Amino acid sequence: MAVSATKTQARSKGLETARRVRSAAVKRFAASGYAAASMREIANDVGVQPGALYNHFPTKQDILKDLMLSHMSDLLSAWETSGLSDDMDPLERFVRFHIRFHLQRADEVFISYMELRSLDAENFAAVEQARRSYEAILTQILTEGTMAGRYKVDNAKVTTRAIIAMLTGIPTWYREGGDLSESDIELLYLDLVRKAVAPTSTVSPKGGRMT
Amino acid sequence: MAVSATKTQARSKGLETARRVRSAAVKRFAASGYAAASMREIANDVGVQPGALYNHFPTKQDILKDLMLSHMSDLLSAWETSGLSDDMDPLERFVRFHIRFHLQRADEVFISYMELRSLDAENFAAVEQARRSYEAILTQILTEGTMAGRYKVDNAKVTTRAIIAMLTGIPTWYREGGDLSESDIELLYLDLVRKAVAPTSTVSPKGGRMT
DNA sequence: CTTGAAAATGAATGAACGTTCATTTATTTA
DNA sequence: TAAATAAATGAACGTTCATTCATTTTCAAG
Repeated sequence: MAVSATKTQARSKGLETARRVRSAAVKRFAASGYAAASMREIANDVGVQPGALYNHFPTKQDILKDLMLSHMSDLLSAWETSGLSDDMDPLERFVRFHIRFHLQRADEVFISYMELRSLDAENFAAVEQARRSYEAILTQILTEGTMAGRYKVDNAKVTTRAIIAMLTGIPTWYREGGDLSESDIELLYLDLVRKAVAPTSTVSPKGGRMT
Repeated sequence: MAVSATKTQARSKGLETARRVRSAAVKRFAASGYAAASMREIANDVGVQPGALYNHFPTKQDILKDLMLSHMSDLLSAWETSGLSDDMDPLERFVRFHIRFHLQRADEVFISYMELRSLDAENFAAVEQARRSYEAILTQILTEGTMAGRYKVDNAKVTTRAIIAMLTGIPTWYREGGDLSESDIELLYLDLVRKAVAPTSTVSPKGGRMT
């Protein structure tokens, strides 16, 4: 508010260091966990003394809060501006978007799932709210699609969690350069999700073989 | 081997304490994470001085190793002796078993997924091997079922991970006493999984709306 | 060129950590 | 009952932790 444009612009060196602190913290938190990663390690990665970190973040907890809140906010705004074509089936659009975003930011995703318990009550609530907003997107897609007869889901909220858990598990095992490309993954999971919520009756005859 | 029956039986007090150490550690590790949980907290929960813990476990790491390895071993042997009827569809049997086991032992499951990175390289390898054994069960079910025409999966290994990730996510949000019973959950997820791997063609018309 | 704030230093603080240990208490074996 | 062993105590160990702070360096603005 009171900060002039010239002043904000002038502090370029400090902003650059803050950026590197965030980047080092992401790597350390993802690799060792918030509690096991030390400010000394982060400072060392940045190439600075431990005390210098406190010119950019008031506490270690604030670094975590910054990482997680901006990750969730990035996720939500990335969905808004997702480049995936508008006439694509909404479910396909969501699945492809989710997989791409989560494979691109594996470390941040990992932290956001593992370090919820390391957050202050207040910061936790903020992250949880963002997460609910994201889930609501898929829930709405499923609900509207079911009413339109394109899908059939018994419980849209549970199905949302099931699908998101399934998709979010990918970065835990997927590695670039394996036998599956990112595009292969998208197709495989898209097929699973599409079938899981398909309206076609696939009820198995109780106890019998389905030949 | 060389330990006589009377001797093993006689050390009842110490074994009981070790049991309570494990139980306290499970709760603390699940609630705060391995790194953030202290030996002093665990000792306090047990009602003993910190040093006494070292009569039962050589190090903190050994407690984690004990918890995770015995959890994986419990999981595998529980599957072997699962009480679910033999003529049930194998996939249904697996899904029901997995949900029941993981809801019963939410804390241990949580630790086994979150604290892999806190394990020594050696202990990590042992847990990973057990996990692969468990995944192999579902992969075989999917592969055999596909050959028999009961299911249709493109990639049994990826589908295995997708299904297990989906199911293992349940304990993160499911709470007893909510509007859904454990049995409701089983049915909902069973339906999703069955449809996802169903042989019936559910291919969506490319690019068009499905009204 | 001077000034002043931002940024980094280097050393220090007190608290908490996992673990050790000499000793005491409790329990089992002989 | 005496000897032996297990279990627990209570205090201490050295180390590491997040954080603070007086001081120095850096560098754009006037």
